[in-house]
Amino acid sequence: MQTLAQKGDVYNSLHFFDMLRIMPGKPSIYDYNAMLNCYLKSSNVCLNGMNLLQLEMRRVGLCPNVLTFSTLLKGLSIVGEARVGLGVVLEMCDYGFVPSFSCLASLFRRFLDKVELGDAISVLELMLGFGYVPTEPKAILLISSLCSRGMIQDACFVFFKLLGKGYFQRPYFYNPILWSLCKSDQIGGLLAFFCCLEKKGLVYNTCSYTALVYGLSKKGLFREAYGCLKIMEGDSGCYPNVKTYTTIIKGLCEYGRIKEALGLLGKMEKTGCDPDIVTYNIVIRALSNENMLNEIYELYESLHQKGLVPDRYTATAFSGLLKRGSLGIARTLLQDIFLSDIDLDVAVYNVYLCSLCHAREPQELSSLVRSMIKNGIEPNNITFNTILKGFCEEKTLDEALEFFEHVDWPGKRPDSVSFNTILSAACKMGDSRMVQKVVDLMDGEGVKLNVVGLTCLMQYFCNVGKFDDCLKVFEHMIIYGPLPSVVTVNTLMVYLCKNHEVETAYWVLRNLKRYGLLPDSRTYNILLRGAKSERKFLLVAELQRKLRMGVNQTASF
DNA sequence: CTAGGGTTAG
Repeated sequence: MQTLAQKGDVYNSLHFFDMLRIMPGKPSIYDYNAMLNCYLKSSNVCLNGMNLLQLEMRRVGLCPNVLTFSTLLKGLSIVGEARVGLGVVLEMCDYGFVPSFSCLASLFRRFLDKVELGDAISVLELMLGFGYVPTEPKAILLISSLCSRGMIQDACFVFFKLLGKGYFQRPYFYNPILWSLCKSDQIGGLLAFFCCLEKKGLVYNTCSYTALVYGLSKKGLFREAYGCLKIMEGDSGCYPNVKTYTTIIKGLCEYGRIKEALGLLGKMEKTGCDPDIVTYNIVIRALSNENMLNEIYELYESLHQKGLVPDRYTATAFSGLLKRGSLGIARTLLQDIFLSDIDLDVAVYNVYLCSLCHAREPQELSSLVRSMIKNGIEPNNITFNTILKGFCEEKTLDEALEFFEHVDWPGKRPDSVSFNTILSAACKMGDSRMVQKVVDLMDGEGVKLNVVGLTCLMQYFCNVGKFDDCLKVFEHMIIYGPLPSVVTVNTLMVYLCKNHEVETAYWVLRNLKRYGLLPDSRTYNILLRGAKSERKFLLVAELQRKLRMGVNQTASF
């Protein structure tokens, strides 16, 4: 019987097992355990075999002992059936046996490796119930995996569970939670969590404070962010570092407060916290978007003087210059990086391709794509969407469509940006035939028009004078979705102003909040222009007042 | 062992 089991022949082994029943008291649980043990030595052990054995054990009415369970768990671990293993552990507990630390720890590890986090939490709870403590790296891994998958609630649950047992009070455990709360825009949750840590007397480190600075900057709450910086610079023992300053500089750039960002950059240099290439790249990107050439030159110079070397992110930081028409400068700077020996990647090539498109050199596009492939860099959908855009601007839309339909899309299929690129071109040109073609194409591919595509259509209807249809699209979006974006709203505003309906536009503006929409400064400026040209001075004054107050007064937390 | 950066469409 054991020989057969060892060979993996469960079926025939069980046959002999059954034959033992002619002897009193046989087969016993010891025979069963021995057979199971032999089976695990077989080279073709599998879940099915173990299932068969278990069924047989139940059929002949054997009551498992602790060895039965541990052998079974060993087998399940061999075949990698962690979830079945968890079931066996639970059954084992029902029988009153205590699973060993190593058995639970190994299950825990397995679930972490397979990113089956719910099961990992179940195992952790079992472990804590038996007084077992997971290793520190694995506990951190669980919390950070939960966070990176957006399961912040579960991460908190795990953290407080461990904290309640008196384990793991160091920042490495809760910093991932702080950061993911910030990244998912839960500033209220962040502050609540901070208060909670404070009450429990836990000690932060610089990374924890930086999370707070990040969350506040992201919301535009710079006064509060500076306050946090002050506390850090005081006697917190967590002096701000390059990452802290860079975080706030990034926030300032995103809110268009570039002067302030430059000021902070200067402060870093003065206080001996030297900015690194990441800091510079962020500022260069913001300057590029504003086409602030002199400042870019200055920064570019000073980073070289500091011995810093531009990298792939520096190259992509120049992309704003392309949009703002500083083509020659952008190409010089890009070429400078292209000819250096830094590692390039697909994003850098894509920006370079974009510069070729703007330079109206479509014949060079394919040779650049060939050279990127030769250098081992795979083009992605962005690569081809960039080329498609170039075609739309340079050639006829039929030729662009030809490219669209015959190119071997890297993502196996064009994405919504691909469709919108060509749809947008057709809409701008008022090319009804092409608009219809693209809409049909999307229909055939089962791709729904998204907010960008629908905004294009609104523009199209305005272009061809079908104003009612433009409004209908907007209404449709309000009622059925997708929710219009601020660009959609601005498109509508432009249309209303063009149509001498500034008062209506203002009415829409005041009602935006009811639909969950927010205007931006461009919305106000569009209206302001419209009101001025219609000589509606009361409205002009009103709009100017609102602009001065700040368009959307930052909600306080 | 936790933290800061980029490219396509409206």
